[in-house]
This record gives sequence, C-alpha cells and structure tokens, in this order.
Amino acid sequence: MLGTDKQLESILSALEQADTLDGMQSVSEALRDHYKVDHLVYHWVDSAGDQYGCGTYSDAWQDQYLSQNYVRIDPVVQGCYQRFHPVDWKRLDWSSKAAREFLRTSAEYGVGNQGYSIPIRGPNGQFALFTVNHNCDDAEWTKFTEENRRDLILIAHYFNEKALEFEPGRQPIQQSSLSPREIDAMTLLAMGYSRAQVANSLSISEHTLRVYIESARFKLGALNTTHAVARAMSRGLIVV
Amino acid sequence: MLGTDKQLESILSALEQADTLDGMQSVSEALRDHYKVDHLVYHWVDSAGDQYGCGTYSDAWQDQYLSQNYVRIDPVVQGCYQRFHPVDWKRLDWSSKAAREFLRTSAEYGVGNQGYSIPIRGPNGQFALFTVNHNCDDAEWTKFTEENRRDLILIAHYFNEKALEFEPGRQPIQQSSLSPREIDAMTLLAMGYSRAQVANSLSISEHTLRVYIESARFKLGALNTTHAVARAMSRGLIVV
DNA sequence: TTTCCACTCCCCAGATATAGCGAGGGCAAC
DNA sequence: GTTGCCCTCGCTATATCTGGGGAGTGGAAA
Repeated sequence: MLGTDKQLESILSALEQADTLDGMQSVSEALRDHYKVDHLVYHWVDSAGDQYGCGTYSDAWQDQYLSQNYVRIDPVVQGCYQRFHPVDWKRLDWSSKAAREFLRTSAEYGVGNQGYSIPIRGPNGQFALFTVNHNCDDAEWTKFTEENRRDLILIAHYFNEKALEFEPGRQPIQQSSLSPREIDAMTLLAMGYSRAQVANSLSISEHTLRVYIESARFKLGALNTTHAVARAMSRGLIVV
Repeated sequence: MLGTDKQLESILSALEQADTLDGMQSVSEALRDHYKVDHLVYHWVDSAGDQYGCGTYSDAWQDQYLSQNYVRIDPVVQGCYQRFHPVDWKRLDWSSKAAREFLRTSAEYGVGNQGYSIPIRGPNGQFALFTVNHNCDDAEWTKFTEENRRDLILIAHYFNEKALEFEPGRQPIQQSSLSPREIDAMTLLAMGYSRAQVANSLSISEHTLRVYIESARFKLGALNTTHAVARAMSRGLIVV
C-alpha cells in the first residue's frame, strides 16, 4: 500500500517531477520492475484517433496497434469506455472474431494473457487507460490485482494528471461553453429530434433555433450539426 | 495513508458494502469524524440539473442549494468541471458578484471557509464532486490537504463507484455491434465530414455509404444520422 | 453608461440528407 | 446449400438543413 513502501514513494515522486513524456516512460519502467509485471502502460485515447501513451509495450506492438487502428476493436478500450471501475481483462467481451484475432496478435508481440485496466476521464471528454499486463495464471493475477487495486487507481490518476499537463490547449480553460439554449438545442438534436421538433419542444421558431445551432457550431468549431453534437458530447457539454 | 490506518480501513470497508444512499451518508459522517473536519460531501452533478449527493452539509443548505439552482454559479462546480486534479477552493475564481454572494450565503448555513474538491468523471459524461470542507486558517488547511490528498482521491473514487452502482440504467451495457464499415461511416460523420466526403474517404460511392448509415441507424434505433452518431458515441462504439 | 452577449424573430435560395425502389457477389455459419 | 450478413453499386423525388442577409429586446459586466 502507498505510504508503507519507500521504493514506490520515490517512484511516484519521480513521476510528479517528470516534465517530459520520456520521464513518464522511465517511471512506467520503474513501476513495472517494482511490481514485477510484464507491462505497464498509460494510453491516451484521443479524438480523431490521435492517441498516444507511454509504457513498456514493445515499439513494434505500438506501431502495429496504431497502424492497424486497433483502438476500434480493442475490447479493453471498448469495455473501459463504458465503465468507471477498474476491470480485469477476463471480464471483458472477447467473443467477437476480431477481438480473438486481436488477442492472438497481441500475444505474438509479447503482451501477456492477464490484464487489468483502469479508465480515466478528464475535462472535455478526455479519456485514457492505465493498464497493467502480465503472464501468469488466474489465481496469481487475482491476488495481485486485489492487493494493488488502490495503488493502481492512484497511479493511474497521477499519470493522467501528468499527461494533461503536457497536453497543450488543455490547460487554458476554454470558456467556450455553450449557452443554456444552445445546450438545449444540442441535447434535443442528439436525441434524434428534427429541427422542427426541437423548435417545437423549446417553444421557439425554427429560425431562432437555427441561430442557436449555428452559434453552437461556431463555438465548437464544428463543420455541421452532426459534428457539433459529437463535439458537445465528447466534451461532456451534453449528456444523452 | 491508506494501509496504515485501521480505522480508515474499516470505514472504507463499510463504504464498499453500503447498499443504499443512507449507507453512504453514514460513511461520510464517519469519515468527517475521522478526519476531524466540518464537512465531507459527495455531490453528483447531472447536466439536466438533476443532482443528488450525500454528505454532512445541513439539510437547510442542501435545500437552499437546490432551490436556488446554485449549481449554475457555484465556482467549485464550475472550476472542477474544467479540471482534472483536486483543487483548493482558494484557487478558484470568486471574483464575480454572484460567486461572492454565494460564498457569503453558504457561510450562513455553516459551510466552512476552507474547501478541497475532487472532480470525478464516469461514463457517458457523468460528473461528480467530492468535497472536504472546514473552518481553519490557510496554513492548517494546506497541511491537511497535502497530507491527505491521496486518501481523498481514493475515497472520492470509491464514493463515485458506489453512486454509479445505485444509478439505474448505467449498468446495462448492451452491445449491438456495428460492422467495420458502419463504424467507419459513423466515425467520419462524427468528425464532421459530409456524406460526399465520407464516401470519398472510404473510396466507396455515396449510395453505398448511405446503406451503411441506414443500417447503422436501424441497429442503433436512431431516428436520423445525428441521432445515430450520438448513440454510437454514448455506447462507446466509436471514439471521437 | 456603454458595450457586450443571450435570446427572439423574419425571408430566401442552394446544398445536402432522407426515403423509396432494386441488384449482385462474397463469406461464414447452421 | 440455404440462410443471413456484409460489401458494393444504381436512380429519383421530396424533406431538411445550411448559409447569406437584417433587427429588436433585455440583462450583466466593464
């Protein structure tokens, strides 16, 4: 547990003082050695498929993952996106053919059979994963995750805190939040209403509604209504 | 620190076994006594304005907060919504007239002058706050928050985990999967491309694309394209 | 006080999406 | 070897959305 482990303390101090991605990389390697696991990875899953991370997976696997756009079929990402609590890979849905194929390929690149991933969310819909990976039997893995669950949650938190520090454009608190009416409009559009229906629901003319949509589109830097709704959702401005 | 404190351990065990909001309420009272602070509050902030929570603020203050819709002006909520890391209330922006008025009123209801709040985010844009509040001088408060920062992050995490358990409709994760092409289509639409652009990107005719969109709409039970994209996003089928 | 911003309303034309038909090849599972 | 799903292509007409203008109110901040 934290506080009872001098070595872990010093590693976390190093993380807090890291000021580059390389620094985080070193910390993940140190943590991997500390916990005696095969891999330890922080993975930022960003919009538009831009994603980065740091960790101990091989470069070859990272390249493969990105080039094959595995994020779209990775059950770990899919599963964590729906959850709040950390999840053991065994509890995910590996039934689809693509998922099994993905698993098989990952093993070829040195990814272990056991995994434990923690979803992390930041402002504006930011989403990331913190994963510990190992090769061992179920009993051993269960013991490990139960013993270290709390540590891992905290470490995940600290990794994300660092990653957000590095990310430009995240810190300047973009105050381009939507007005109440704009949020109403975006919300109802996301619920599938047509403009006429939305206007009716809000008891305003369709013309007025259009101004809100355009205004929201402008604020969100969106190219069209669908884009605006998508951005509003991913930034957590509306909930559907 | 966790793991070095038997009393805190037992309180957290009680939290893990809580199965009602009242149970969480009791835990927050126990934690307040444990940390010897004035208040300790978990506050679920829903976009629709539906909000609930549990904690040790007086009923009168909670009623006042809800009836006055303070969530819209509360600098703690506003500030935490843009941040990832825990934040001391002193670092928030209290400059607006509404904020100062709010602060003055809160003091009348027994809210202390010092506060430390942790933002928490779950799937589908869920957002909550975990706050510790006290009446003391700055030095004492800084010492307290620095010493207990890690504990508080973890406790916040556990509170939210419980709250999500209680929330109906959050658990059922239905996986109606889209085909790869449908996911491509939905993703590109969410990125703001028009149908013509999407068709071009995928190197297919616009007619074919339309079939995918319709098929995805059908699978998602969506009324139109925007709705389909919104549903695909909130179900984590596409990552934008 | 003035300046900003949110909110409300109006017209019109062109671009885009939706809805209705239908058709064939490939691949996998039952 | 039939059934079902995925991928691909076509046409046409109507509904809806987008983009270009302009205009007035009220409230809150500088």
